[in-house]
Amino acid sequence: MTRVAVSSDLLRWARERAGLPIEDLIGRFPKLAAWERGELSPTFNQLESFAKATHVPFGYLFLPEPPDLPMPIPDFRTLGNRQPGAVSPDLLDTIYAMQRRQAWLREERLDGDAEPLAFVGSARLSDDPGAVGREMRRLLGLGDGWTTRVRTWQEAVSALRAAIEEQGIIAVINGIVGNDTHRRLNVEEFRGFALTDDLAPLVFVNSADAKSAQMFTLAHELAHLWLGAEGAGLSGFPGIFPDGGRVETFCDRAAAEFLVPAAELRALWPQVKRDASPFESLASAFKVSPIVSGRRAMDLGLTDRAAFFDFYDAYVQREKRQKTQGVGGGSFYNNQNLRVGRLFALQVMRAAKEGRIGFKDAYDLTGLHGGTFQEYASRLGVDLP
DNA sequence: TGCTTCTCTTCGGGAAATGA
DNA sequence: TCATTTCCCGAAGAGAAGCA
Repeated sequence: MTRVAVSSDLLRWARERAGLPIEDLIGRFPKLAAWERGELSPTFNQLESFAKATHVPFGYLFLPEPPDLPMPIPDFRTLGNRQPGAVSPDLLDTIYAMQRRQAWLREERLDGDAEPLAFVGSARLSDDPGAVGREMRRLLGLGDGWTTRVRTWQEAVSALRAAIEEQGIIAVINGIVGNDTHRRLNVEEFRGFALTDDLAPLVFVNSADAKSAQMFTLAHELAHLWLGAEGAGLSGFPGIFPDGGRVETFCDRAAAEFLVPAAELRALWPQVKRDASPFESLASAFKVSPIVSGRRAMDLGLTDRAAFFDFYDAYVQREKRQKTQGVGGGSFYNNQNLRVGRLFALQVMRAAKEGRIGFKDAYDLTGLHGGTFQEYASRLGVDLP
């Protein structure tokens, strides 16, 4: 059998980049230690399997030395204002997949003589973020009190996502890489990102996060699209302790006004301020995290800092305790409306049906194959040949 | 002996339905 | 209203059989 001469440094780099200790791979690759010491070379098939296991493009393993992979986009929201260090393969693969979708949709819309979306890049950092938040709300057609008319956070996220798609924005909410349930996206690493483009803007939200937090991330990423190129270039920030730079602070403020308008909050405050947990009452009404509603109440001078930070500390501790509890179940095809994006999936399926795109490309863009792709198309009302 | 290929099983994601 | 269960898939892993 043919063995492949591969740099032991590259093998070690691939394994460490995937965050896998050698013990985790030794079962599948018993000679891995010898490969990394340069005492033995893997076969072609073994190297292919190794690339798959470490989520490294196969060709990278033939480079003379480990590549320096730059972050493909500058903005992404992280937890706790942490600056991103080494970027995980899961995040990188997610960004690359979203960039492929965006590039395809941009070409598709260019071919269809689509007009650029006027709201992309319509705001400036010198603008009032509150006014931008109100404009975002107006364009999406979300009237006063819309969140009180939906029952759950789940419905609120779905309604917001649908309103975003109506404006021609690809909105993807996913907690894993594609449909690979073995590759969960780490919310400690990022909460979401925006890919600005005036023909095919895209927002991505990490659904491993709490529903209430997803609402804020959606709104935050939306604000990035409003800033356009001016909003790119800085790292993400969760919005509680604002030192994440001008752009992040701007987007957080616009998102806060978008989700919790000052006028509505002031009107509601007298009714909830004597509740056992007023921030939770506000959160339930506006379908945002209690942290966001509490912070908003503090910024508007409705409550003092001590009350907010007491609540914040207790809430964070409670979230940590509850984090391990999860529920299973679900419907695969319903999930695709979030993972692929209903609007995007429909466009790809129509393009495949009309022969403007090959089925292989359609499979690649949606992450679905063969019968699964056909079944999802059928459920969306597209009859494929 | 070491490796490849194939088949079968297990895992785990989440919206919606159902039950308490 | 909240908790639990259902459904369906792709990916990964284990094991068996065969090959060099």
